[in-house]
Amino acid sequence: MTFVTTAAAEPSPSAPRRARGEQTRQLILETALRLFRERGYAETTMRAIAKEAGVAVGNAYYYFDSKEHLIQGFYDRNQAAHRAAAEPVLTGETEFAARLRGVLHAGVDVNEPYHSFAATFFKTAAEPSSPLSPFSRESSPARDASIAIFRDVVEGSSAKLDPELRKELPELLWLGWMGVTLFWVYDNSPEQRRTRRLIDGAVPLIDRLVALSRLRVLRPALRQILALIESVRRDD
Amino acid sequence: MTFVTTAAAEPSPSAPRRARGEQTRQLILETALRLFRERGYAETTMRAIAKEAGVAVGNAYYYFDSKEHLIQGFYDRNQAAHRAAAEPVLTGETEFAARLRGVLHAGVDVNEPYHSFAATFFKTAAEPSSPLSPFSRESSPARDASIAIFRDVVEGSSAKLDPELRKELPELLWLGWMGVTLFWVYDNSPEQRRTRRLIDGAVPLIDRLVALSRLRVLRPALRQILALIESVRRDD
DNA sequence: GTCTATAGTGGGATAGAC
DNA sequence: GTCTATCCCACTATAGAC
Repeated sequence: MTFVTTAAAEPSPSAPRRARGEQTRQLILETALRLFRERGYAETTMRAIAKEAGVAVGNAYYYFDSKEHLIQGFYDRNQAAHRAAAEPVLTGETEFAARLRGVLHAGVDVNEPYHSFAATFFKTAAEPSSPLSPFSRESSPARDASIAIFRDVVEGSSAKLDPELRKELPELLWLGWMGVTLFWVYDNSPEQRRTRRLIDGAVPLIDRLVALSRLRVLRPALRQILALIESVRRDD
Repeated sequence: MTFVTTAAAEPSPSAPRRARGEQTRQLILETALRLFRERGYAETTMRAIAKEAGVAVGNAYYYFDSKEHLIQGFYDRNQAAHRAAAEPVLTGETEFAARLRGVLHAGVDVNEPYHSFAATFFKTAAEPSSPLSPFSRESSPARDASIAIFRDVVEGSSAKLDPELRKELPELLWLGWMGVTLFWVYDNSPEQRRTRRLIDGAVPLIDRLVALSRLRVLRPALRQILALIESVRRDD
């Protein structure tokens, strides 16, 4: 048994706290992602990453619990890049369909250079118990940030829609985006054109559906769908 | 360079051809699946499988290219079990919704005992390049057999629907079934009740949508959806 | 707290003898 | 078809330097 102090608030204002460690961490991550792109995920060994970064293998494991954990860094970075790429359309467009379409294409744009890489490591993200799963607790910051983009799509748009649907829509659109991403991972057409066509074809349909949600005759159907979502969400 | 003869048609009628090899193969597969269930996929080593089956590791690799290839046997078996479990509803029911609902629940019933096992090996099936991917060439026999079940759902039903939709529907329903399976893998509610609720909630919606497909006013929308499917299918 | 070096474990996969 | 021996790699352990 050892005596453990809770970390006292570090008052020293001038010292660059943890600058060194953060730098090493970054170096390892950058090196890993570069090698993943150049050689693929499976073909890149931890030895190679450490050697290329000029650190010891143990040091890489000091910062990243496992090879898979290096991918979390990739997520975070891509998430930020998606937000940035979506910014122009989110500030410039007001129509719902145009906003959604722009955001989805921006997402694909950002992912594009990593397509072959993504396909090889996708398997690790797919495992339900993996911290890399988009539904995992560990991924929730990135997930929330991603859902926020779609909330922005809805709230900044001129579309008038059913208030309850409006509440659910961001998460539904994010789920759709996950579906598009899944499709994209499996899409081996040149430049993933099929994914682009999927987006261009699906957005008008969604737009039409969302617009129809306000019709009184369709209210029962909409209620039925929302009830389904609600019942499926319940965790028992 | 070695001289290779194409396998001549073995005329010997009485000899039990390949009986020995087939037996060993079966032994290894059964042992592997048993251990997977008992200990989980990742925790079961090839060494352990070989030892338990009483063969050398190299011998296991003689019959199965990799550990993942052992799972293909699991698929084939489950596929057959799904067909069998669906049989009663396919012969007894004539309403579309009831047939679809019955087939989906039968599928979940069949998978149920393997839920935790499925979650652990799901990752390997998720990789697009994996032969275990439901979209891979190697899986096409099992996939075709599965689609055939849904073709049966449609063709044996009393539902009247748009002829073009009728042609596409089996594959769409199979895709939906893949979605349900995906949901099921991630579903950790007790006894996977959320998946059951998803089925019970989604089937009436699909039924309603399919019925609506015959309305003349909705023809343009239906055409739009079918065109989207067509354009997404195109491989360029 | 950050980092190195080294030696090891264990598991997927393979080579080549028989 | 079957085996034994071996390779490679993710990952761990450890002991210690700064």
